[in-house]
Amino acid sequence: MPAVTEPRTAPAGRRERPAKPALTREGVVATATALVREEGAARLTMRRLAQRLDTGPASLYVYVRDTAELQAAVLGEFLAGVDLAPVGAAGPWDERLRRVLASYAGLLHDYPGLARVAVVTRPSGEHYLALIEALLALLAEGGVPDDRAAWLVDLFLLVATASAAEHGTRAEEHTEAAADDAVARAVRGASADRFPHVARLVEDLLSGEGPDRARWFVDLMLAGAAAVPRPSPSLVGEG
Amino acid sequence: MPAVTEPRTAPAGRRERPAKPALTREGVVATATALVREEGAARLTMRRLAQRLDTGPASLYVYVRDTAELQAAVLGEFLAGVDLAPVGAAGPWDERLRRVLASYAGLLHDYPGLARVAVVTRPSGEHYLALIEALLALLAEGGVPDDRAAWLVDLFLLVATASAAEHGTRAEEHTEAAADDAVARAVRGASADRFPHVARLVEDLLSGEGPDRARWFVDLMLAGAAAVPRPSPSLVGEG
DNA sequence: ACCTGAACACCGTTCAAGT
DNA sequence: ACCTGAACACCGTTCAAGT
Repeated sequence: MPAVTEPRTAPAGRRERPAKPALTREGVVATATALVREEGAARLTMRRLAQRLDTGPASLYVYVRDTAELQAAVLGEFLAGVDLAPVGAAGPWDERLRRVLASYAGLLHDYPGLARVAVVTRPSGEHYLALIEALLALLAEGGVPDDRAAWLVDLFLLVATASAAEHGTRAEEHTEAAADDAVARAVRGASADRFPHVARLVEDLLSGEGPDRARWFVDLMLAGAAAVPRPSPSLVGEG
Repeated sequence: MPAVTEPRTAPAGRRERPAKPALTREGVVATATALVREEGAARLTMRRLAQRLDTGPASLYVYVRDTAELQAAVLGEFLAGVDLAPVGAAGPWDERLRRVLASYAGLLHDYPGLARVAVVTRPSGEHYLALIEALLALLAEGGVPDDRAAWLVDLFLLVATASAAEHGTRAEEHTEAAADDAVARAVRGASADRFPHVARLVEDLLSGEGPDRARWFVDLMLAGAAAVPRPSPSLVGEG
């Protein structure tokens, strides 16, 4: 073991670490985003983030209100990765819409912890607005009435997010199918007397999670939105 | 302050507390369910549950694998509260279906923490099977093809669960609308140049979370499922 | 005025040791 | 064989005290 030639911290009073950069909100969020990218959302904690930034956790509270706000910011940062190119591309509008949604879903699929956050926390930042704008533009192009389009976008994102959260969690657990097995066992073992429909449809109930199902969901929502008007025009004026 | 006449624990070697009941899996789950009912799902922790049961947290691991399994069990217990009476009642099948779904949604609305658990964890136990069975029975009555019904049930529960989790979380936070304000502010402040559709649809985007929206979602899914067949019959045999 | 060390009040899970 | 005390390795957030 060679002797340590330099102490961990610089000589005495003043320290000159490798340029411990001054903290800013942007820096904090950027480091948090990197942390999630490298280690997953479950590892994004105030304490671990502080460690990366070479401070104590208390210092972070100067830049973010709490964990929820931090997660919203990271989520917003990640949405930069959604491919919005299909909006301006050639081809049928609904096919391009499916591509945008698939890009969003794929992102959350790769970061299941983030999907879990997204179920509960709205992303902050402009990328989220850009995503909504993109979906609204495509729906407008497809002639979906404005009021339905607004709610439909919500439904699209809700379904994509929740699917990713649900599936991602199962995929992470134990040996990939262990937790699912609990449901699978229950469904497969369902008494045909008491649960005849379940027993008859076992395979259909357990199939899916694949892209087939996601695509069917989108098709269904599009067809449904085209067919069903929004509830009574409401008596509320334009406020 | 009167002197304590009896020590907390009985005299010496043998203790005879108020019948500390022998632990069983059922007892643990029942106490956990009561805890959630009284204090909310966020307070369901191994340590707090152990305290209620008058033991140490380590002892619980004899009866449940981990926190996730415990939550699944509690969730399953709660599903006993879903009103399945509409299944056998009179009236149009789709109206009865809406009532069952509304009962499920209402339950999760009252326990937002539980909704958050449900997004990620499948309930264990028979009540969950009973709920699926009920929905499948109603869809069969409505003539929805089997394969679509199976996936549709998943979608129904996904949407109801995720809506409750999302809305419930926002409702819990700060002063009811604080977190929502972050989105609302972003949407309202959206530059009309860069996000024209968002700017035009502000009010529609922010409206909802009400029962109107939930009902529109259900109508949309029903109409969609009636209109869109499941993807190609698939080349896979019956395994 | 701005930042943060240290403390407060918690977590889930494991395992060696007891009965 | 069954149960559990004590420990390990963590959390988020606050606030008095420092610069």
